[in-house]
Amino acid sequence: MLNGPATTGWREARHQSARQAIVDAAWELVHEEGLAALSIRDLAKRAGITTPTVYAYFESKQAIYDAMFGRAATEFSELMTGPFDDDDPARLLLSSVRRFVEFCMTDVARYQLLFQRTIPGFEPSAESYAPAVRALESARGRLAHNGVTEPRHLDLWTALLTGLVDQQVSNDPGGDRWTRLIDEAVAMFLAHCRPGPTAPVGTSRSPTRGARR
Amino acid sequence: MLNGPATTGWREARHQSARQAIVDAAWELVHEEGLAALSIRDLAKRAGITTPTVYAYFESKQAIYDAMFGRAATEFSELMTGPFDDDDPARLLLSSVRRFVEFCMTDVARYQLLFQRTIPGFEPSAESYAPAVRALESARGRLAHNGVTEPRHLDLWTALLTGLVDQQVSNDPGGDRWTRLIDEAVAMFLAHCRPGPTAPVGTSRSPTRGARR
DNA sequence: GTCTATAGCTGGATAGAC
DNA sequence: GTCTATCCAGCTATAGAC
Repeated sequence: MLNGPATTGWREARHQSARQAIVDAAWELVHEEGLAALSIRDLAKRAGITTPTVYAYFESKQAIYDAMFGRAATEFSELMTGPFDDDDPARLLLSSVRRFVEFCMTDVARYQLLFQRTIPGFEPSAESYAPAVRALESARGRLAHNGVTEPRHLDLWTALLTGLVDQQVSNDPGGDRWTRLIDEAVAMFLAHCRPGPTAPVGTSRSPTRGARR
Repeated sequence: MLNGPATTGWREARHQSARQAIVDAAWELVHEEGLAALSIRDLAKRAGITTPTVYAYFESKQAIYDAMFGRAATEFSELMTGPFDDDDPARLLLSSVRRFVEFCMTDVARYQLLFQRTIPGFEPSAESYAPAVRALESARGRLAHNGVTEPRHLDLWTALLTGLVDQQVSNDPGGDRWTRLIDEAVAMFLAHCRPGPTAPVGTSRSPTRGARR
């Protein structure tokens, strides 16, 4: 704790605080106007400063998106790695899914920024992305506690969950036409992936193409 | 065939032909630059005309997107309602999924326009949207031939498929990390939704909340 | 219908005084 | 760090001659 970036002087603290205030304003605007509609002018106005001042804290618009991504990823990670007051692995898994879906549905813009690639040239930096990886690791752990350890089943898992969320936000925003299928979807998944019946015999291996990694 | 909009005079035919040429150019550009990057200037240049001429054929930029959507939806409908040379319902269903995924993966921009809502203020007109409904109906029929008739299972089906495609295009473009899970996903789905075992006993009904529609 | 020319606006980003 | 003032680029859409 003695060296490293921890020794934040007063100025550095002020600086970070001002940055946070700008990111606050950015999220406000995005919630009102949509993720793609963010402009530096509007952002400055909302934050009570002027355009050049924004550039005193952020190198470019992309840097602002990156800071927004970082906050969203941190929120996501803290939510998904936080404690679950349940001992049964299956129920715990279900709780985690409900948290995930709730997280996505309560803030669609945040969902779009985190999980869809909708901003033209934007790619999150490694630092901003790191928390999201931690959240995925926690999901892997919860699946393992349910006897699901195959890597491809983790992929099937993410596809199933994002598919439910995606259909919900795209085709029934504010409703529950897909979210109410959560329990059934998880049951279907576990019934298929749990160890008991091992891999179904390869009925349709892709022809041609030699070894691939 | 005598009345209605069918009696296309020579001029009307020319007009439609010119419109198609503009939509051609629009798709070319979108494939190169991305869906959101389409601009009327570039479009005119690509089509070998000038900006005002574009407006002689389309009322606005949104109208161009709508025409693009209409073509995409028609392609989608014709592909999915076309003949499948297979008698076994399960294999036919699998073929349809492969067609669907292939359709999405071979043209990501088309997929985004059709299935994601990524253009700011754009909503397809009813006419442009109609073919997509037909395609969904055909999917319902194929599921019914596999004994899957519950409406909520159709929703689960669309969630599963779009989830696979979405993860594939978002996290492994050009690869097959999720598309290779298609067979397994369909097997999982059918095992769960086929009539045999009726609805699993409600293990986790949501507490509180009285009757809801 | 097609052009030249341009209106009218909004965007990201910067110069330079303080 | 914060401001005023502005540059410059891009956009959609239109006016008006031909």
